[in-house]
Amino acid sequence: MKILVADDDPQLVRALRITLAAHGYEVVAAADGAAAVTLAAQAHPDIVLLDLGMPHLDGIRVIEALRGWTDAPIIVVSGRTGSADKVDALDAGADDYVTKPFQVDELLARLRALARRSTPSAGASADPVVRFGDVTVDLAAKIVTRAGAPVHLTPTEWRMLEFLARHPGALVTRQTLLKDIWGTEQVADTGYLRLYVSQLRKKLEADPAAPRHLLTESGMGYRLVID
Amino acid sequence: MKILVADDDPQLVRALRITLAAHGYEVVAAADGAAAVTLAAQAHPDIVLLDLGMPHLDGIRVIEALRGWTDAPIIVVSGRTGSADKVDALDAGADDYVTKPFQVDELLARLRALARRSTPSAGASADPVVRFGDVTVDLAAKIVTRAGAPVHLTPTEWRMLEFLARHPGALVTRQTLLKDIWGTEQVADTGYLRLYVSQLRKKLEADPAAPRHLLTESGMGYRLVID
DNA sequence: CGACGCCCGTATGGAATCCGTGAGGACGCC
DNA sequence: GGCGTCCTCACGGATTCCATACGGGCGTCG
Repeated sequence: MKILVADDDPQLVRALRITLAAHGYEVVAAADGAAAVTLAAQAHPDIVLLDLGMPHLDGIRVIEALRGWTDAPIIVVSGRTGSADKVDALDAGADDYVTKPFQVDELLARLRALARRSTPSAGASADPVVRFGDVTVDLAAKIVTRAGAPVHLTPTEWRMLEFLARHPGALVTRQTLLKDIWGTEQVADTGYLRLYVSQLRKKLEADPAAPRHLLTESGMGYRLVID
Repeated sequence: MKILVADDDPQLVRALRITLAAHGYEVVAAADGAAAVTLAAQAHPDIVLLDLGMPHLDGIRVIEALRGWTDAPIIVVSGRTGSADKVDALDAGADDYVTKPFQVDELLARLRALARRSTPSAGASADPVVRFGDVTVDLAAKIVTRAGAPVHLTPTEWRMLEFLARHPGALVTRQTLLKDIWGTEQVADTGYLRLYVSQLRKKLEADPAAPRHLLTESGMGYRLVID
C-alpha cells in the first residue's frame, strides 16, 4: 500500500513518513503542488494525503489534475477549517478532509476506511477459489464443480471440504475436524469421518480407491493436496 | 438516492429531512438502533447517516449489523469528539465521521463524495439485468418479465429475487436471506422463506415441482443458477 | 508362515430433520 | 367492505444423518 504525502511542511512530512512506515505503508513525499502531480504520475500511489495551500499549484488544482487520470482515494489535510474550503475540496474530487492539527490515530483510521472501500475484492488475503485436479471449490459462493459440471454436496460434506480447502496442503487432525463440524464435544471417533471422507472421494476423486488429492495419513488425519 | 437517517433527536431528524429532501434525496428515519437495522433491511438505503449512542442498540453494533449484508456508505454523525470513538466507528465499517455540531453544507459535500465513489462499483460488479430461462430481471428498473410479459411480484418476493439475482450462482444461506429481508432479528424461523420461494417458483419456473433455476440446497439455503 | 489385532473404507437401513404446499386468519390500504 | 399482502400452522414427501456391520490392507508376534 503506497501513499503519496504532499505537504510543504518538512517536519510534518517527516513525522508522517515515520508513522506511516511504522504501520506498513510505503511513503513517497512531495513538497509542492507541481511536484505532487508529477510524482503521482510516476509512483502511482494507492492513496494521496494532500495539503491545500502549497506553493506552485493550488491544492484544488492538484485534486483536479489527479482526478483526470486516477481514482486513487485523496485525503485532504489542511489548516483551513472553513466549510467552504471543505466543500470545494470534496466536490473537486477529494474523498475526505481532515483539519490540522489532527490526531494521528484518526488519520490512520480514515486511511483504513478508504483503503477498505477502494479495494473491494483484493483485500481478502486468501483466494476464495481452490483448485485441485479437475475440481474447483469456490469458498465464497459455495460452488463445487468437477470438470465444469456442478457437484452437489450435503451440508456436512461441504463443511468438511470447506475446512480442508481453507488449509490446503496441511495435515488436519481428526479431532480438529470433529471439533469444527460437530462442535467442541465429540472427540470419540464413531466412524462419521470415515463415512464422509468416503463420500467426498466418491464425488471428487477420479478413482476413489486411489485418492490423489484427499489423502489419509494413517493414525493422524487427512490432508488435501492441491496442484 | 435514498438516505436512512438514524438519530434519537427528533429536531435534528426533522431538520435533516427537510434539508436532504430539498437537495433531491429521499429520506427514511429511525429513532433507535434496532429500528435503524430493521428499516435498513426493508428500505435498502443508498447511504446511512448514523448517530452513535442511540437507545436499544449501540451505534457500533448497528454498523456491524449493517456491514453483515450491505456495502452502503455509512456516515457517523456524533457528538462524541474523541479520537477513540472515531477510530472505533471507522474500523467497525463506517466510511466517514462528522462531529456535532456540523455545517450542513460540509455534510452534503461528504454525502456527494461518498455517493460519487460508491456508484460506479455497483455498475462494475453486477450487470443491471439478469436472465435465466425465459425470465428477465431488471435490477435497476425493478421489472421482471417472463417470455416478454411482465410478472407482478409482491415487495417481499422482489427483495428475495433481487438478492438472489445479485449473487447469481452463489449459494445463499437462509440466515443471509433473513437478514437481508427482515433485519437482524428472526434468524431462527424458516417458515416464511419456504413460502416465498414456493411463490417465486410458481411465478417464474416452467415446472414449479422441478425447478431448473431457483434451486434449493437442503440444509443450507438456495441458489439461483443462470444460463 | 499364518493368526491376530488394528485401522481404514464402504454398503445399508432406520430415524431424524428438512422442504414444498395448501388453507386460512390478521393487518393495512384503498 | 373489498383487496392484496404478510404470516401461522399442519402434513406428506424427500433428503440427510447416524449407527451398525462387514471386508481388506498392514504390521506384529507366536
